[in-house]
Amino acid sequence: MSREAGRRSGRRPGTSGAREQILAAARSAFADNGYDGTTIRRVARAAGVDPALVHHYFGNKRQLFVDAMDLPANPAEIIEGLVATGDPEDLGERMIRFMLNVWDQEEDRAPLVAIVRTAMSDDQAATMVREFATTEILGRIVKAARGDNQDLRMTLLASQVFGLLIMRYIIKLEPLASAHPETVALAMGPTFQRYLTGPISQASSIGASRTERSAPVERSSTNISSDS
Amino acid sequence: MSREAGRRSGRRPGTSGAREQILAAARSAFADNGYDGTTIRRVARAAGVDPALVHHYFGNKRQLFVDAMDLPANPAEIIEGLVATGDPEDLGERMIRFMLNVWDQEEDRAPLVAIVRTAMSDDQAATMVREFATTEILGRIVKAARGDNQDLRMTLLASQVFGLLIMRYIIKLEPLASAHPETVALAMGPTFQRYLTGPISQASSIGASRTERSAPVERSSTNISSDS
DNA sequence: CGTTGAGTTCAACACTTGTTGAATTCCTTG
DNA sequence: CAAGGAATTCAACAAGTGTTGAACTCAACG
Repeated sequence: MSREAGRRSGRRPGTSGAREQILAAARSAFADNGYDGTTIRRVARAAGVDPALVHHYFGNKRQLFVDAMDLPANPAEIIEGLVATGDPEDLGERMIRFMLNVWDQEEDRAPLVAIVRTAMSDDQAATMVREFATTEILGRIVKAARGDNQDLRMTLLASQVFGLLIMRYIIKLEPLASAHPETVALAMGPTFQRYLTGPISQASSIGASRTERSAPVERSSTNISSDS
Repeated sequence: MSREAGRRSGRRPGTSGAREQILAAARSAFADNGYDGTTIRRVARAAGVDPALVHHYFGNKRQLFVDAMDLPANPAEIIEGLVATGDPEDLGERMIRFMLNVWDQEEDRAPLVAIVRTAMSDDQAATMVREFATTEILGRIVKAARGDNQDLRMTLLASQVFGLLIMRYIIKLEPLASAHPETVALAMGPTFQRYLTGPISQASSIGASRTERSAPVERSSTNISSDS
């Protein structure tokens, strides 16, 4: 990791692998601190090189992010495979097992966490994620599973996927963060499955719940302005 | 909104309400851009005042955030009321209706969105949210509902609450973002209810799913280093 | 061995940020 | 109307940022 750091200038002897070290440091930094929270100077220090070397290889910060986030696999293909494999009644649990299988490996998770963190940072980034998720990922899953209310099912599913991702890997709420993948698959599987193929527009809770119910809390319609 | 902007210096005539305008601009800015993405200069410009006035009133950026985020109600009390009101079999739907009732009002939602955005920005903020959510909010809900696996139920619930919050108000994925509250209550109610009081550790999917299943995807154990 | 080019560092620029102290204008109280 | 204090702005500082160009050192190739 650390060669002699005291050299004044010029090329270091031997094969340094500095480019890969910069990429690894960038992945880690973006995942931990988000895009804005990551400085090129800190990435460079973590990689043991000069900040200018980062620009030498990647041009600018945005390109460093793009190169560091380079996803190993095409999500579209993976989804096609998942959907085509087993019978649709198992798709929910299969999805969970697959996702945890990938994300429980830190080096595979880092790019995704970094992207999610960045997506939450401001409105513009959120829009990019919305469009990508809509067209590239979610549509394929739900289309392959059932017919009615596809769009709503898609977004319900997305909400639980995001919630799982955030709670397990970002907020790290225990015991979910350390739970065995199979525990999660069993606990969340029915939720995924119901969003995919179950009933979602009837009052189908466990006890016999009344369907109509008045709002239990009255809204306070106060406004902030103080101009009387 | 805009008084005469060309005055050179000194106090402006009349009651300006600048302090409230700064707070409103800060809430909006923190909600849209997160903590780091919000600059005091932009808040000041949106409020039509000089940046120094922000420091005059709030001292520093952190305190501006705290004052702007000042929540209108005590979450602990609200939860106690929700839990005590009806029978436990309805708690899931009641929670959803209540949350949407509050968050669908933009001025009530802004502080929460700002806090969530900030919580996602880096690890340190995530830790703060984790501790607050654990001790102040989630524990009370689940404790009042059922006995077994309380901690796991709590985090499962949190994942779906966060997912809903993020998808509806931050990523704004349609049709969930614009769906009628009752639609959401009916669609997500069973999920909430099952996490609260339903079975969560058995293979209880809709079709007869086999309980044990080998991993459907083989892990690629490649590492990043290129040193051959 | 000389040349060329890639790897690497140094030093600096232009910019933005949070923050501060002094100066100016108005309101309020006597 | 005089005085004190609050509201407001101006101008500046120190720190940190992404980025750039020049300089230096090594490896490879003829």
